[in-house]
Amino acid sequence: MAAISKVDLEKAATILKLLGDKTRLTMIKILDSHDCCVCEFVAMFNASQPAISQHIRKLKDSGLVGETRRGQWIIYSLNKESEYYPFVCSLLEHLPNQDFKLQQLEKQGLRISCD
Amino acid sequence: MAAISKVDLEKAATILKLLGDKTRLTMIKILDSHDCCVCEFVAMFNASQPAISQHIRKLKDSGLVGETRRGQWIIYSLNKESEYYPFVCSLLEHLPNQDFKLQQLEKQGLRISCD
DNA sequence: TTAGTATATAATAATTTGCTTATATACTTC
DNA sequence: GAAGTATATAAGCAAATTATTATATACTAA
Repeated sequence: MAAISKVDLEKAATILKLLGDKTRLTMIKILDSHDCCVCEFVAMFNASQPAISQHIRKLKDSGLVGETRRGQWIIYSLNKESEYYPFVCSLLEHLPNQDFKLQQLEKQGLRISCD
Repeated sequence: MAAISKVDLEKAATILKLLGDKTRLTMIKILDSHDCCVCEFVAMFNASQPAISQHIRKLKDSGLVGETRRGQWIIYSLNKESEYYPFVCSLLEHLPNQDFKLQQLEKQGLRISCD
C-alpha cells in the first residue's frame, strides 16, 4: 500500500485556487493525457489567445506544467515530476474524460501536437 | 474495487475555488474529523467573527457543511452525504492532520463542541 | 426583563482576478 | 529579409473576492 503524498496546507490551497477555474482545470485534465499547444487550447475553449496564454503562465509558474518548443509551436505538458503531481492526480481522477475536445479539434483539422 | 466518483467539471472547479483558500481549506480538514462552532474557528485562526461567519456561509451554500444548533452555539459539521464528499475526501487525504489546532484550543480552555 | 454571549448579515472598502487591446518576440517559409 | 504564424507580455479595466465596521437576531442566565 503506497503512502498518500502529503502537501503543506498553504501550498495545497494555492494549487486548489489555481485549479478552481474551469478553463485551467480543463486544461490540466487534458494535459494529463495529451500534450497541447496554445493554439489548440484557443480553438477548444473559444477564448482569446492572450487569455489562454495567461492561464498557461499561471500553470507554468506553479510548476505543474512544463513547455518544450517544437518549431513554431510551444508544446505544453503536465510535469509529472512535480512534488504536487500526486495531489493533482487524485483530483483529476474524479473528472470526466475530456478527449472529445481533442477529437473535435481533429475533425476540424486543428490538432497540432502528436502524442 | 470501488469506482471513483465522477464530478462535473464545472462543479469541480467551483468546489476547488471554494477550497482554494487557506482558511476554508483548514476548516474543512478540521471538520472532517471534528465538529466545530464559529467561536472555535475564530480562536483558531485569529480572525474576526464576521470573516469566519462569511467563510462558513460559503461552505454551507455549497452543501459541503451542515449546521445544528446546540443551545447558544451553532455546531458545524462536514456533510458526508454530499454528492461531492468523496471528491473532497480525496483532497483532504493529502493534507496534514490539523488536530494540533484543537489541542491548542483545549489547552486554552476554548473548546466548545464535544465530538 | 436586562445583560451577556454567539452568530449572521449588510454596507463598504481594499485587493485580486481575468479579460481586452495593443504590441513585442520567435520561428518558418517564400 | 519580408510576410505570416505562434506565442508572450504589458497596460487598463470591470467583475469578483475578502476583509472591516456596524448592526441585528437568537439564545442563556441573572
